[in-house]
Amino acid sequence: MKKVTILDIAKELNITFSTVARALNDHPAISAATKKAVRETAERLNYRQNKIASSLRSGRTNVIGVIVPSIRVTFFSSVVAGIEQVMNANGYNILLYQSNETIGQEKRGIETFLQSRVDGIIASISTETTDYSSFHEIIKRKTPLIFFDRAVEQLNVPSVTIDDYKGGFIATEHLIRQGYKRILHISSDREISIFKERLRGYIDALVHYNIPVDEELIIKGDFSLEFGKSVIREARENNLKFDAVFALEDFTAMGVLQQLQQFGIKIPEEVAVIGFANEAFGSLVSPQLSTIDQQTVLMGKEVAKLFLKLKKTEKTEEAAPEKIVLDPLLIVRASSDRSWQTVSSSEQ
Amino acid sequence: MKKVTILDIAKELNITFSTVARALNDHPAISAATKKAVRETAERLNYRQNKIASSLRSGRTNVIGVIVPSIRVTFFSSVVAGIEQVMNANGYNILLYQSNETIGQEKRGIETFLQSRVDGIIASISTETTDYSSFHEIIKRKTPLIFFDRAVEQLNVPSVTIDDYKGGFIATEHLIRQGYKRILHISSDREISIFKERLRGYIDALVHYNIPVDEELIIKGDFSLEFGKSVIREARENNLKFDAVFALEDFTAMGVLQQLQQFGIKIPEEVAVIGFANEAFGSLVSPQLSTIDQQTVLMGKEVAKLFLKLKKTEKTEEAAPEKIVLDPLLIVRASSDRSWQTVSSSEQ
DNA sequence: CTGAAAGCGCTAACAC
DNA sequence: GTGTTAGCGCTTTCAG
Repeated sequence: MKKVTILDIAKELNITFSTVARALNDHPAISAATKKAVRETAERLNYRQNKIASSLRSGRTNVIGVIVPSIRVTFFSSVVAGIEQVMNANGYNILLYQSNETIGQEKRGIETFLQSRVDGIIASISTETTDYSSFHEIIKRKTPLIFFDRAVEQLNVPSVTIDDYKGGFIATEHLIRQGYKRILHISSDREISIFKERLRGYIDALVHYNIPVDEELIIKGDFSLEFGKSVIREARENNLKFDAVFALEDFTAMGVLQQLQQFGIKIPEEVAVIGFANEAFGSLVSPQLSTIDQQTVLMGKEVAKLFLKLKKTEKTEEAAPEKIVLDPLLIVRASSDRSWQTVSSSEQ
Repeated sequence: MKKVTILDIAKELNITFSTVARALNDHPAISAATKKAVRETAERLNYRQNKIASSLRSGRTNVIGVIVPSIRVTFFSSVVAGIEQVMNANGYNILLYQSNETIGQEKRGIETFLQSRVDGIIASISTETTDYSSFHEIIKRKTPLIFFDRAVEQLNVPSVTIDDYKGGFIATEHLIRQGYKRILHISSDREISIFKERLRGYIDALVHYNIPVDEELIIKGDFSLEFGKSVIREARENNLKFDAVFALEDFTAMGVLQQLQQFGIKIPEEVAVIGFANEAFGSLVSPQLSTIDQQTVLMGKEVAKLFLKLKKTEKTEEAAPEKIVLDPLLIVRASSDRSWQTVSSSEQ
């Protein structure tokens, strides 16, 4: 079985291969009869277009590179799922790369994308990245670039993010409205803007509701389930008083939950807990964990749509890059809702 | 900034472009001096190889297509992560496609892969697939194909799977050794071999330990958290007696757990529960859920390694296809371990 | 060690 | 409506 090309089809029908090419691409200037004949013999010979050749000639690959820290993280796999779905429905394919949060792999990934002449790059940068040279390179080569979630402000690139400030605000506001007043916030000591934004939202919500901001109640560290636990242990040792905890992400919140339970503290009667990210386990633990949903799949779809939109208006470029900011969603569950037990046990 | 090719480098150095190509590819018959000069000007001109052109000429793309039902499912994203990691370290890139469990998208994905002239395809087939024509097409075109997890026996293709029979066996055996005798098994009514294998393991374990197999204790349905709950409700209505539950996967097991707790049944004192898949939530719920780990990332890495191995021995093909079967791991947690409370609260 | 030359399979501008 | 022609940028014989 040798490879069959448009030339083989042409010979078979005694027409030129360019007519075949046009017929296959549904060119308007080809008669219906020829198109039919071409399609039939293509089918019969089991012809399959060679996208490589087509790409080389046309300069378009219909492939877009997606680089994320790790596809194992629920957040990223969801977004990638959304991107893939929409891009795919529009004739694009996804070249996937994981940076594993290292700048080295990130650079290598971008390098490969560039060499593969992808029609665009969608990225969420690694936490390690402070040198943006490879991103500058992308821009210089006029390859469309879009960031999601972890965007780089100074690069002036279109992006889709979620409003972390608002997320921090509504999480805190919810706790306040439930009557909690001494709200502990667990944040990160790393220079990551999304966490700083959540913290800012927390503070502003307190200010807005005339609740004093107590520096003692803001604890920073490396987020993890373990860290969540240790925060509660130390708070108890230091006799720190609080009636609610807003953790920067769900695993940390989970640690808080577990440690509080271990101490026999009632949730949410004595202390309320809310996390961030809407991890799958939140609705399965007991009490169910309140959280902030980041609309991951929607984010992926929005990224893809933004890309397609930019493609269309490529000519009129150089306007200010579009930055889409999605609304975070408050998910109230038992861990922060005093009325939960009596009201509902179903969910979304 | 126009695109720079090897011709530009050649002109710059007054040599032919074929010498440049060889230098760039580290051809042995090129002097160190020329290589150095070429590399320097390549760098200076900001040259970047065009993989498309290279692929067209050489017939190799260094891209492999990976098709999975959905990247949102932890199992698949983990395996893909493993595949990507190893393939990447070996100079391959991953073209990703989701079938969404439909045969239509699966076919379209494979079609695209073939058109893109991928160097190989790694697949886990959709549950809907009963017509294997597109897979036959892959084989006919001599594109290397490897299955993982959901393999198709009759296709006689290399694969990496996990020993589901053994998984079912050790899960059941564990319960038996803990002293449970009336073990309910929740299985699927779909024709999916992995679930049938788990069931077979369950039965054989009972037989092996001289425990009667009671058909009443084998319940089939569409797996989900809800289904797990309903099984327990119906069992109670029918006054079915059992002291342990082995569910075909973790979400169903979780439903079982929740419903048992709602009925005030003590776990694991009165009824033990074990699931399958080692979903992330298992160690976070209370009581923690015992389960069977499927070594997902390892599976991905093994798939990639198998692919690389097949590439190397391509000449000596046509032997029986290699089928790697990974061992499932028993993860004992509180939901099935009567000694748990006193022994440990840490995990893996 | 380097050059010359052919072509991978297709697209697209230009003819007629 | 269809044919002619010229490449896209590279790899890879075959020479020398």
